[in-house]
Amino acid sequence: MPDKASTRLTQRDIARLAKVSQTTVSLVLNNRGDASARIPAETRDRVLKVIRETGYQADPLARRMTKQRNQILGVFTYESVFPSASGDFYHPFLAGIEDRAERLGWDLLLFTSAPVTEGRRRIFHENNRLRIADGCLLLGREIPSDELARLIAEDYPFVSVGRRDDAGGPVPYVGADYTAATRTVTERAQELGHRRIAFVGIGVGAESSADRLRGFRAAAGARAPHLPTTDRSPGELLDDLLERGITVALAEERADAIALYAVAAERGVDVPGDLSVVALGDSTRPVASDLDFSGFHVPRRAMGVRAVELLEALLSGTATERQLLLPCELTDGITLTPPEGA
Amino acid sequence: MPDKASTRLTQRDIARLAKVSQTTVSLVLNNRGDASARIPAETRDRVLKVIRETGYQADPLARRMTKQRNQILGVFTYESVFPSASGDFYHPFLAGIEDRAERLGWDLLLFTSAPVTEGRRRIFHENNRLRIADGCLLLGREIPSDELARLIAEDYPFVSVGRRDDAGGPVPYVGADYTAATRTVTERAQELGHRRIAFVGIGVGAESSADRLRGFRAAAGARAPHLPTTDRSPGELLDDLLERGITVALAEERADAIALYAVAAERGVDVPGDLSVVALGDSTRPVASDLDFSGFHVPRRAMGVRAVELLEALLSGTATERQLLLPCELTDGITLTPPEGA
DNA sequence: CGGCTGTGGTAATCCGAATTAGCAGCAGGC
DNA sequence: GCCTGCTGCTAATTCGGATTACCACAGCCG
Repeated sequence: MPDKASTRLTQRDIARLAKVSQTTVSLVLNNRGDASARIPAETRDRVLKVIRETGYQADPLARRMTKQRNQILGVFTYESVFPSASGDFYHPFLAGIEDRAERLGWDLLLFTSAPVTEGRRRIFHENNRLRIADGCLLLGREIPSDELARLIAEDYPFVSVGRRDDAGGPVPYVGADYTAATRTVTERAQELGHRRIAFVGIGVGAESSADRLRGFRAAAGARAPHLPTTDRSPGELLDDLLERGITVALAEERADAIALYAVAAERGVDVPGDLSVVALGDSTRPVASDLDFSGFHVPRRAMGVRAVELLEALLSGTATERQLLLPCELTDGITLTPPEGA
Repeated sequence: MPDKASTRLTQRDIARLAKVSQTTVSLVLNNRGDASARIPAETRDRVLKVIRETGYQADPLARRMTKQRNQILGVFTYESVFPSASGDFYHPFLAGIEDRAERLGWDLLLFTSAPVTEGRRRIFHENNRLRIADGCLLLGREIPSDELARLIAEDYPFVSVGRRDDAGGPVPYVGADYTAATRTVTERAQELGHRRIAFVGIGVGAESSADRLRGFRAAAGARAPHLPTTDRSPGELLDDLLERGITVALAEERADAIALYAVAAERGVDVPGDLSVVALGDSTRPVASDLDFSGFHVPRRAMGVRAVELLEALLSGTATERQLLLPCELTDGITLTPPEGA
């Protein structure tokens, strides 16, 4: 029968009702029958009976004051977690994170309170609440290195989802091996007989961009063409590609691959007949297309799962390797074929 | 310059460095320049300087021990928050919740740790952690009334997303007015000349099911046909409908409407020519269809937003009405037309 | 009977911050 | 010179539970 007391039940209340001390209640609850504290079955049962009757629940906050772990896994995203677009890039990561968190008995704390200043969210702001969580997972295309550096300097346990460059020290991460995947895809194009292959995308800034360009250059050479996408329409891009005699466009962004495909179809340019189009990963922008592009996918769900596991290892001190790259899933697809002349 | 101390900084550390007492640090941090505690600018600046230099952050949990609010909004779902299917029913709710939480400066705590016992998650389990949050939002098709009753009995601040029947007292909720929307849609069908209208779906159990059936009965009468969907294939359902001479099927589940439409097309039954099909809400199951069904949509995003607002009002004691029904968005669509004979 | 070892429990302290009560020191008034 | 009042700060206490140190008592031994 629940107490109708206005204030919540405490161990002190239980102690009074069971005619023991608060200490005893705590000992019973924590099953400490060892060494210094021995509770005979009779007393233990009496305490447990009162607990059952009152429906007492320990205050998790008070508990955390003395214990180390809080069983809360922080998740910091540099964009909204629940965007309106359903074809969400982050969704699979979070599904993996949730799955593993559930299995570990952790709750997920989404830091939605972080205010947006100067156009982006920042971890460290006036009233930073990182410490509520035992550790934190970081999601985002780009993460300012000063924030990473500070996390490292403060020795705060965190794992980045996605590879990050050193920031005043190595950053713990679980990333996708964009470099290897892009290199493999480029080599495959070469094996098919292609000689004019271009990288289409940003290629700088975020690690994920730079990694792909690096993989491309590793296979195609340092001077292989890189066509930036900024401020150019898919039409202009297509013109440029054809003018240069390119036969394979490696699109960093799946969305660009889709746009390129669409504008090509519009103009009667055959894909892959006249131009092969390869998607280097998954779309970070909401676009719908059920076209089976050649290229690769990012193991997003697995990355989420492994990131939680790595954080757990860091927290329990059992981590051996703090940086992990997962292979991307290569897809044959239908948009990469041998060049016309071959 | 961040301290490289192994343990986290506390107010005591700050106090020592600034050569004041822990009390003073707390007073400075809480801007208490009033009445009993006056801190001159000089001392205040000295303390603030140390805080800035060390990067001290107050432990939010310790704070919660003494303060009321923690700025954490709990979210309890009876299913996974991040399902693998992208066409997720809960997504819009959460988007609304996140949006409002962000604006209020709250963090979102997803109770993913709640273990699944006897096939479902339960709020109250061995190590219940509800109290980490200031209050909680509940999501799910069905919520056991004993859990609701206990929340009410314990006077824990919560809001259900979706209408709920009383459970030892009125349940605070922000729901969708399924009853009115279903009634309106049914009446619209009647105005078009339909006389044989059937309700297709569960119609019992969850409030959202019962509400729809009630709205249907209010317009179509107590004995209007109700065809359960459990253990029947869409084909069997269609046979039954046609056999009974039904001209409008009101599908509680959008997924059933889609399935019905598909099997009708397969068999050469014209929708809406031979049979009108109406969708009473949005799909709780992942199904893809861009068909513009007649019927209505659930204002999911708005419900999320309003639920956070209601919880805020409950917490600050400014709530006037604790139960709120939002109107559904009626859609004309193309699957409801006058019956053949009309 | 004094000393020793186990039992069975409790008082006291701590965690980190917030809050209350109150104390020194000094100025001004009479 | 004493009381009052203000300034500037701190000691002590609180929140709820975990932990440590220790105490009272019984039983047994020599």
